[in-house]
Amino acid sequence: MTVQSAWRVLLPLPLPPFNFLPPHGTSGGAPTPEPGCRVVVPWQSGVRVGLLVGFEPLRAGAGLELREAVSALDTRPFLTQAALSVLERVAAYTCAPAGMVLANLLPVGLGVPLVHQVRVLADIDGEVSSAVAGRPADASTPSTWQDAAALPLGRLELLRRQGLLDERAFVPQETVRRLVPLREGEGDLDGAPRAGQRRALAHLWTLGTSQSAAALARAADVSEGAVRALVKKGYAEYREVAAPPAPLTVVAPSAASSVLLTLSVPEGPLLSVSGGTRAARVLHLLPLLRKDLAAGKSVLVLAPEQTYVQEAASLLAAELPVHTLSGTTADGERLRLWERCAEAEPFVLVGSYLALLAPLKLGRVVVLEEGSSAYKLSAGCRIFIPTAARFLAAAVDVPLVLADTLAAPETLAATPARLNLPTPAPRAHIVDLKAGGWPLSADLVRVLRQVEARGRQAVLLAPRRGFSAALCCTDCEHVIGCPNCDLPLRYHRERRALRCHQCGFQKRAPDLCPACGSPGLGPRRAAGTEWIAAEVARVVPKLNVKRYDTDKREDLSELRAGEPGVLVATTACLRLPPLPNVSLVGVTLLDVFISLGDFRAEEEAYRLLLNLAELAPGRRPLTLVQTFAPESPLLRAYTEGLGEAFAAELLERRARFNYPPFAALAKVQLSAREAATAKGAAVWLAGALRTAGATDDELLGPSAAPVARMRGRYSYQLFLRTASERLAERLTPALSYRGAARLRIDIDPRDIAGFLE
DNA sequence: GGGGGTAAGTTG
DNA sequence: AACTTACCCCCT
Repeated sequence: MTVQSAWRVLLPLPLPPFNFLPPHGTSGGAPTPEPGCRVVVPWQSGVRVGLLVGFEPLRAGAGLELREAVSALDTRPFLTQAALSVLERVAAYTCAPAGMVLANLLPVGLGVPLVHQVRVLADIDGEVSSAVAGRPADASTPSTWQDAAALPLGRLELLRRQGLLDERAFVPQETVRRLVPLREGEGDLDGAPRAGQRRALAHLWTLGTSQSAAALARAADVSEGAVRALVKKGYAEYREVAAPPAPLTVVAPSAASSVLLTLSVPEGPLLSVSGGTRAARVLHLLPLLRKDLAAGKSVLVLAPEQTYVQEAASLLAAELPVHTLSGTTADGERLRLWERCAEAEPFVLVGSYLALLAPLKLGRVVVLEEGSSAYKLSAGCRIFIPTAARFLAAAVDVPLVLADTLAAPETLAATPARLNLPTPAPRAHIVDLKAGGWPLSADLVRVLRQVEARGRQAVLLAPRRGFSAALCCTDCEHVIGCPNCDLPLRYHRERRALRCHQCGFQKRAPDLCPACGSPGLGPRRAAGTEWIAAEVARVVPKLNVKRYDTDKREDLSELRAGEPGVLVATTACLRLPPLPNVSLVGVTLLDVFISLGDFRAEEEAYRLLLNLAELAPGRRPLTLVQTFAPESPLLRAYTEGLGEAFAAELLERRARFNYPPFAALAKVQLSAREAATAKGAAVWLAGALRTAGATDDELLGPSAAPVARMRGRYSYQLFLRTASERLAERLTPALSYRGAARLRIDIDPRDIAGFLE
């Protein structure tokens, strides 16, 4: 009896890998695919594409309950061994099912359209066969291949279970309709009047195919009628031909940069690049990347957002072969790019997190803007991409580069080689809002008037979109809240609307207070872009005021052309190309960016201030920051240009408070429609965690989530903070929780609201 | 008895 | 995640 192995197959679903028997044709025909290949497996009443991640030996006679895989889609692995190990490590690290990690991180190849065909094998039950094939049963030959969808409902499952079904699946070749030549010109193309037809036919023969009659007419410089005549006379015809591979987008190199590359770059398995500008940090990597490519190795460069992907790609494209992969890359191009990775010519792949598993022959991994919270996946496995990049670099044993204006304490703790680029001290002015003057302080109004008088530009950062944080009754102080969330509805005056920025609920702003019927409803608390734009228009009426946020992305071409004006925006403006004439950057309320209660909030606010300056590169604009807490260390570090000292201080503080990377942190959230259900589950789980060994030092909570109810669900949360190597053990009871509440685990959470004392 | 909704269980 | 089954409410 032969001992065979089952295929361990991962599907892009929140599930662990499943075992399948190899397809029954395999023993004689197709070779066993390697791990990393895509395979087609039966799934529910159809088939799905999954990833072969390994094999599981089966004892003789075992595995009879397993189903057979249908086929392998690849002959060469679609993912590298390193990528497979990253999947595995991320799954273990985030406590997420591996299939979820696959769904989050593999942006191509598993959703391909499949043709699924079946035929009924020579069988014992004539009725079944005839019902399927639509002809009398033949005991010796299988029925012909037909689309699985043609089977009556439920029949496929039945036949599968009886082992009477042959299945195959393949990716249909994409075709396009093209004009092709059929034969050489003959007598009926002679003569002057038919010169155009002759020319068109000759041209078509040299081209091979043409997209359309119009395209050929244009190319051969003849009338469309001439081409149509060729088709009519049988010299050419339209035919379905294999579609050409999607062309790869060419990255336009950016114009020569003024950045001076003065510092030499240290080498090491881990390199931290800090200070300078975004462009300077990228350009300083050129010598390293050049060397990698010369050695025949490709480089993966990750950026947290689409615009930074484009920016970095353009900077590098001036000297190196570069491709990009991000959310905007079309499916066809992603697939083509994936194939390209394995080809001989090394290149630099600049991409968002979607590029993480690209099957490059890697020589180095670079993470730009390593501290960006955009790297934290907000759903699914919630991995922080720089962490996954660290796993990748370790798996292929290549150097890792982490760059940001302020190095992350996590990076510094790992004692990297360092490249700290000079950052000119900013011209900064801090305004203490405790003295009044909000939303626009007297100082801000004064400098805005200077901007107006000198015909310059200003950028004002607002803490949110809309008019105000809430609509409030002046008589009874009632704040109109969201029916689904414990949050005030944001007031949008322009649209006379109240909106929840969390769940999307929206209604018309009422005229009277819903609580007391008073007509005294008014905007309250922090101003949004709408309010600030209105104030700015009032105090500097001659300036062109533009708004830029999710609600209103105004056309900025006048500002881009250098015309005087003010841009009032949310942090969405950080993704804009720089404006040419900015002399003032104003932060109308820094506090909302710090007081989120996260232990990383200060460093993120520091990065925000430095990133704002990138809207006016090389100009050293005045940065005016309005705040209720002007004495904060981050503002001192910022105004005095002490980034390095600040980074060291942050690291020291992490050590003192036993925070990451000196301890591992996990948030366990329990939510339910009923508050009591969520609370009960959280209390029970806290008990279970303590019983399993969690000490009072390690376990914090349970407590209600900072926003107790969201989207109609109440949440309670627990935090575990413990030595990294002990976290998995401490979390064990949470992993086996089966109860009425929904449980979510977030490893290394970045929104731990109000936690650090 | 069944439409319409939600909750719970299963998928190999 | 996608899908099936179980269950409840309400209505004819």
